[in-house]
Amino acid sequence: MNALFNCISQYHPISLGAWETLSKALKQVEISRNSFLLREGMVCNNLYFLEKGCLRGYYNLDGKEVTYWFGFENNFITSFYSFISRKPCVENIQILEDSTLWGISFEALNQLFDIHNDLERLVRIINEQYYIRLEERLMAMQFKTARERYEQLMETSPHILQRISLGQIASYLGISQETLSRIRSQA
Amino acid sequence: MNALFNCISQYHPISLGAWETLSKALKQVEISRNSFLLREGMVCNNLYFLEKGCLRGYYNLDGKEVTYWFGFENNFITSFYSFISRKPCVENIQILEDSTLWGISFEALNQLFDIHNDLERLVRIINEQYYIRLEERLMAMQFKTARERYEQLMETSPHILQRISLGQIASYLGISQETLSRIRSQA
DNA sequence: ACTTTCTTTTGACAATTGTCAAAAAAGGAA
DNA sequence: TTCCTTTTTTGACAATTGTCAAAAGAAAGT
Repeated sequence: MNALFNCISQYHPISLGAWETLSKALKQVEISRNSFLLREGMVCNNLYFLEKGCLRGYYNLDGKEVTYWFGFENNFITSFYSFISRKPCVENIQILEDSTLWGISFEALNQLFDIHNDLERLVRIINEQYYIRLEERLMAMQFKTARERYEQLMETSPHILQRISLGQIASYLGISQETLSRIRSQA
Repeated sequence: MNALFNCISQYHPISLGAWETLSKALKQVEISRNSFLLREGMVCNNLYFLEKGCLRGYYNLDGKEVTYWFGFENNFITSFYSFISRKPCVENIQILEDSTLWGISFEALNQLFDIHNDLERLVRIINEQYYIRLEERLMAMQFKTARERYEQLMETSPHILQRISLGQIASYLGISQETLSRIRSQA
């Protein structure tokens, strides 16, 4: 739970009282490789913090799995659309390495917002930072070539290459596995 | 200012006191076609609500203008990255039709958050909804063909076609103007 | 109406990327 | 190790999309 405390402190320091209340509301989840944190069609009731491990979110599109994000240590994990809208999600969250997460339910989180303004501010700020990251990814998809996106990923997140299979990375970059393989061989 | 009140009420109703405080902090901006709300290199100090008109955000990339969003009536407008991070923006916001906006500065907005928890919640909720929209756009860029993205745009936002030039729409979709023209002729 | 300017379309060709199939390489399990 | 499974690479070809240049069309100003 220390990792979470350190992580949120980087976004917005909260009062000790707020942290105590929050930590009581958190539930630890240990989950092993290849199992699922969330399946298509479920409503995502929890927001998670990933303390250890890694996982991915993907869609089924015409029989193919399309990975559209990865989660690593110190990332917040949820099916954002489903968690916010309270509607069934269209994605799957699969565990890629045995993982430890801390989860809080939608209801519990919203109750905390009413008690500790601090926490609502924290979540607002984290949301904003995640929005900026998403914008960067969209921009890369919109105006960069496959090779440029791959090179950018190598620079910003070289650890991904060590932990994720090529096919999943290709899918994340919006290109076929064969194309990514060729890009790498011509580096 | 009624439009703004109605708009935010759809996201999260706020108290009358909060609305009064907010409306006092807003400044009206009238700005005419082809001028700029924001230029590359400036720090974006304001969050705007677009009451009337339309505009676009674009980047200069290798001498080309790459449009990456449009704003229409009832949209919130800012250079999100710059507004949040307080760093110079890399984009331009250009007015496409004579427009009326209501603006609030970063400082004023953050002061309001301390006074009215209501407003911070409102902004959190609006951010979340904008995040979901951005996710949808990213997904479209990641796994849809140019034709599919165009058809999706026609379904969800047919008004764009009436008000925005083809070249700018193409750029928004991440394709060349010629390709979009051909897609249309083969519809 | 008549320029002038900007936007859209069309053609020809090149570059990028995708698809399918098979081979090679790597990783796990017994 | 050996076998089995999964992942990655390679080849051949097709489809998509981009680029450049020119023509056609639409909009704006005089």
